[in-house]
Amino acid sequence: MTVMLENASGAPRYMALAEALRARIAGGDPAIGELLPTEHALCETYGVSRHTVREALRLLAESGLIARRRGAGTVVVANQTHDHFTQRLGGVDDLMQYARDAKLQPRATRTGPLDGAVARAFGVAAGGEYFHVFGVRGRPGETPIALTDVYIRADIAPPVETLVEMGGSVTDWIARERGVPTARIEQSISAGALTEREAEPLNAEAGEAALRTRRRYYDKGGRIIALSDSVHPGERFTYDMVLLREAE
Amino acid sequence: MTVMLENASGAPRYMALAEALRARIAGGDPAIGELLPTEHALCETYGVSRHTVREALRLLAESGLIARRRGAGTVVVANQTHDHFTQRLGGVDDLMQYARDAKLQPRATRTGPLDGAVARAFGVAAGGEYFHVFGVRGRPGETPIALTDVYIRADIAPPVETLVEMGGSVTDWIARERGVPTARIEQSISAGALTEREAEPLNAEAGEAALRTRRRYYDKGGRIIALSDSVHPGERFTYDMVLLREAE
DNA sequence: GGACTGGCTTTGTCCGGACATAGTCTGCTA
DNA sequence: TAGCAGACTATGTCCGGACAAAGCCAGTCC
Repeated sequence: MTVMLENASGAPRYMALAEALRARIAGGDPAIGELLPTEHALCETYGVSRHTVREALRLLAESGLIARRRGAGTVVVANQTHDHFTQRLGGVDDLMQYARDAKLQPRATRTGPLDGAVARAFGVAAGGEYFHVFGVRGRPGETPIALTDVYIRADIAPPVETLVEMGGSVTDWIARERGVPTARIEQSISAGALTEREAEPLNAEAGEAALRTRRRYYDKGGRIIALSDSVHPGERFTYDMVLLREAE
Repeated sequence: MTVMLENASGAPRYMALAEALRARIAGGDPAIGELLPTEHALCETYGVSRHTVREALRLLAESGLIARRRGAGTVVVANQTHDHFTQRLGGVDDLMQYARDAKLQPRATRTGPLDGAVARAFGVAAGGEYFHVFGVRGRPGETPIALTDVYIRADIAPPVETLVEMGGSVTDWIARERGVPTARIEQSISAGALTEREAEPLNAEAGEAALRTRRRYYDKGGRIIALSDSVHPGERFTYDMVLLREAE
């Protein structure tokens, strides 16, 4: 039983097929979790070559509608595409785009388990071994832009000397030297007033509005790579981001 | 002249070829802006079929290293891949994840050209016809979470009645009803103190820390779809985002 | 019953070829 | 010299086939 593909707009066959399958999936014919017909079956049904079918399925896979496993078949994993936007980052650590030379200047370091209060603030389990760095960010000699607390998983943390003269970001270093790339970042941004303890090293006044960012970096397996907490006085900083809609 | 592909790790040929080309590009052999050899030439050079070459080039194109134009050839557009992370959003307008029922409640609307001061604040050209909505966000009857100014391009703006009862976001509505999807969002986040004028409708105190977000929505052609400016009292709001590393 | 083996299914990789379509460039013409 | 036509080039689309590798399942053996 061969089904004709709509081809009025002169679209390539593989696109027309992808659209037809997308419509079927949206309609729930192969529901989420169910299998799509095999490539061979689709060839026969729509009267096209396997190459064309694979091209169409590739489009759907890129859209995140289906997942394919050799030997097991093609399963529907989503009903419809949701918008997803991409953010390109030079260095992962610098979600905040500091000037190139606004390095982290460590003021104190310590290695040990995660404090209960700190763990609660980050929403992670206490304990574990972390390399804790407290420091300021900014050009040496000038008024700093931020106060930063970083907790790096001890077994992959860089030595202190390296940290001081590190060019790029800590997570970039870990990806490069330890072979543990960051796969996921969770970031929370909020506004709050500067406390007195924070105001002094920042050369600002207590009560002034400040931007607080808390970030959790995870590896592919969901293990924590690092945690960071920063405070930026409001006037010295804006966080700019560009989000691009993904093709398809 | 046939070049052997390293295949020690048992990787497929097209991946090995992609890696070889990636290395060449990183080394600057075909520099940025220059053309890669044609598919046919690569077939001969590496002794593989055109299908394999195209598969390899597809990988590089997905990584953003090369751009391909039918008839014109394959040009190198980047030296190396930079990390890029994706952010999935249900509704585009809600980069800020409000509760479902925290709708925008318009307080005042007006249509006209963009004011000079407003245009400067957003960093866009003054003039043009915009539908301006000022309102609060929050559950009706409760303390609002934010003050919002939205400027929607007049020719694609929804009618006021629609806006009031709109379920999703404005940009979603524009994408659906006007056929103009958002392709790019630029967002600036900063912290600042609440002014007296802002404090009153928010039921807060002047001087309190607040999160300010300014967003510009663009369509595919770079035309402005909408501009928005919001103020959230710090204690009532945190902006959480999850960034996932893209495959490859 | 549990573990292993082997066969079948299904997607992945790779080859060959053919024509379509868009871009580029040359050379002719007005 | 400016502009157009046509040849040529390079990528896009589409077909056919073949074997490899991974997953699934039933049947067998201990």
